[in-house]
Amino acid sequence: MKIIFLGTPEFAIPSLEKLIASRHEVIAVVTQMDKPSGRGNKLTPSPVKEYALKNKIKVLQYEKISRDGLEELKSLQPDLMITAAYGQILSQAIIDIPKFGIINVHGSVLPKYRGASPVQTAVLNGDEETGITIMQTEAGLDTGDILSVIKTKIGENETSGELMQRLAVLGSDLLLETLDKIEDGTVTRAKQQHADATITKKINKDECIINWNKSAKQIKCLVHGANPDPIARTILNDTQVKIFRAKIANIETEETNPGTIIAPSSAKLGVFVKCGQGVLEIVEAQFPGGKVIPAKQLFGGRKFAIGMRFEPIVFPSNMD
RNA sequence: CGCGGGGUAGAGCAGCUCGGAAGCUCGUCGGGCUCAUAACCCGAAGGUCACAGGUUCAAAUCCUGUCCCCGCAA
Repeated sequence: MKIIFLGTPEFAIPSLEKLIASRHEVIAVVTQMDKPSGRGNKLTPSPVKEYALKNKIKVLQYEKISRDGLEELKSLQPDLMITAAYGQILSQAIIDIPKFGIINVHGSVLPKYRGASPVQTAVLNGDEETGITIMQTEAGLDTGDILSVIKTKIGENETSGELMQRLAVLGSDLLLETLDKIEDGTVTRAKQQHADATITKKINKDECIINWNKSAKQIKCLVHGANPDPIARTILNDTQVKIFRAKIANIETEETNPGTIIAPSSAKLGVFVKCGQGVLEIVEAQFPGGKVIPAKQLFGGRKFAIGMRFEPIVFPSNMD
């Protein structure tokens, strides 16, 4: 089949990679515009764009695809279009272009977690299982018929980034299988149970500030769910500390103030913090200007010390 | 030229304001204590102080340039 692939971040790469390697023909890749980002606000191409260029695939970028891309996409006469975290809503006119319509690779088991951040939300909520759904795109937000699904367990200490990478690979295999079925007409289509649908929105930074009054488990989920972006953070002596990884520590303490760094028996064992309920071990952390490092090394560096206390609650968004 | 912090032993940091012997915590190695230990005690190894110039009797420290890393904002 002649396929146009629409995607933007890393998540889309495995699917694009397998499509290129397959018997199908990727005639063009559509991705979001290069955006100024990072230090110096340099114009940065999306991961998908870089990958496509490396593989000599035509790259198309539209400010608004439904407005600017219609004629060009039509002229390419694709049999099918595939989206994987593209990042723009597609109009019916776009959906009508390919003979087989558009199919989408989505990072959850629909109808659960429609929308922008299905993977992060699954980790954030401490779900045990999630997956990938391949669906037929409709005009609504992730509302189309389900073509295929694959499920996977979420690891105890798996971050959003790691899970996303895993799902991207699982999704790419499922995508190829699904394409075969579309071609030979054996694909099945199941309506979504719209009543069970939930919508996810992007996680904002304020939600990522750790409230140490919460339980160790809740905080662990926040830390992993917010990794690699936007990253959970807390305040220590007026300095923002990013927490990249954490584990639930199965230890007792007499300390009662949430946010306090405690010593179970030796500082060398790690950085343990009393939470509203239970104790959390900080595994990886980062101070401004520094790199991400194993938290226990921050003891020697005079950053952490037994008895220090993280600000238990900070809500900048609620401060006047 | 968006704003800012930083590069000192294997790791994390102090020292720089006000130039004048290279320090701290951890790790590593050796020894001791101990039923034992991740605990404690003693000792040792390990550094072109990012790079290149400049000022000076003397530079990690002051000045200039270069490279690299990171935080914020978008």
